[in-house]
Amino acid sequence: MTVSKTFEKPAEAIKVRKDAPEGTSEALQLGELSEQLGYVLKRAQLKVFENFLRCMASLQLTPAQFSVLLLVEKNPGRNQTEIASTLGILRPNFVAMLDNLESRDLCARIRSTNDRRSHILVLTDKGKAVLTRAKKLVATKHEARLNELLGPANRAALLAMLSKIANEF
Amino acid sequence: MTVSKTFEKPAEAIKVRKDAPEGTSEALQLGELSEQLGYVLKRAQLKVFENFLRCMASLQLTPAQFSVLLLVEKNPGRNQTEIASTLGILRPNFVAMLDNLESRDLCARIRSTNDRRSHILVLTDKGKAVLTRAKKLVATKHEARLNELLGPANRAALLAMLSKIANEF
DNA sequence: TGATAATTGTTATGGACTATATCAAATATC
DNA sequence: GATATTTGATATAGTCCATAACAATTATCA
Repeated sequence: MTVSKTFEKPAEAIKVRKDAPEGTSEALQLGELSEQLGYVLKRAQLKVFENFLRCMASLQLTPAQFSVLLLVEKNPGRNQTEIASTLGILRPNFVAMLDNLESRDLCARIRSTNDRRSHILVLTDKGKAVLTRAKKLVATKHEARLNELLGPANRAALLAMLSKIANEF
Repeated sequence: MTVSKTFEKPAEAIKVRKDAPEGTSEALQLGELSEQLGYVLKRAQLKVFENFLRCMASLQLTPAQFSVLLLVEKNPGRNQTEIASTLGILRPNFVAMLDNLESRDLCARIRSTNDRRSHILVLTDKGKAVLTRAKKLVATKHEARLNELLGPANRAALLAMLSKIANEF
């Protein structure tokens, strides 16, 4: 992927390109693929998550973990089922995720006094501090880059359309 | 999620809602989550893929399989490495995928005469016919619904922005 | 009240997708 | 012609996602 690859062999740079018999070569045509919204949507999502992970490398937070911390902060006192379901996470899969966050002292499970089956979720002090730093990283590194690429108006329009798809499709 | 839930017990409809001690209840606040582009992007992508699968249920084609057929049709005579890499699929993972498509007689591997290591990929007659039907289903059911939801102009703008993210982010 | 049903967190488990190392056959390089 | 590279393939491990089942607790209601 390095650009320097091009300059490694300047002497033979003009040769006929490998030994292609008669065919075309090199770049493939995407064709209708580049018009398929699902395809482009998936590629864009992977790129955004990839960048998110890079921006959050110092805090070791995945997009899913960040969303849990955000939701628990906004809705303190809710139980696992409520937090998990609004994030689209199945309860069984949420257990290991919370084990991770709890082992890092970012959030805590508290037995509810009203319903002793359920665990109330809250952020620890460290969790609040980490989330604050995470928000700053996301704003200054991640979302800022998107704003730079699209412009604020386009970014808002993109978010609105994606929300519409996510909620009404 | 049914609205009828509200009407199941009209007699006690005014009770204090369960036995909540003093807390708020019911709907959780998404808060900043709904402003996170990555979060909304992921939710939208899941919805679009879900709808795609429903539209393609009669042909039993996943988004990934559809993209392979589209790319092979547009670029006949390419080998596995070329097709896989332009789709972002790792070669080892592409093997089972091709095994599936080949077992269904949708595409075929042909030993290249130029380079006997590589397998040239082509669509079978059945593969071409299935792809034609798949394109119609996608156009009339899937993309049509998106056009209906967003409008053609917005859909085009959305595609353009997602492409920009996918390519330049 | 007491029997039954439902809910909560949890474990176990399987499937789908992704990522890396490795291999034999074939080809490229020098 | 010796060495390195490429291609398709296998094995394997990790991460998500989904379902069934269970104990503890609570809700329902006859």
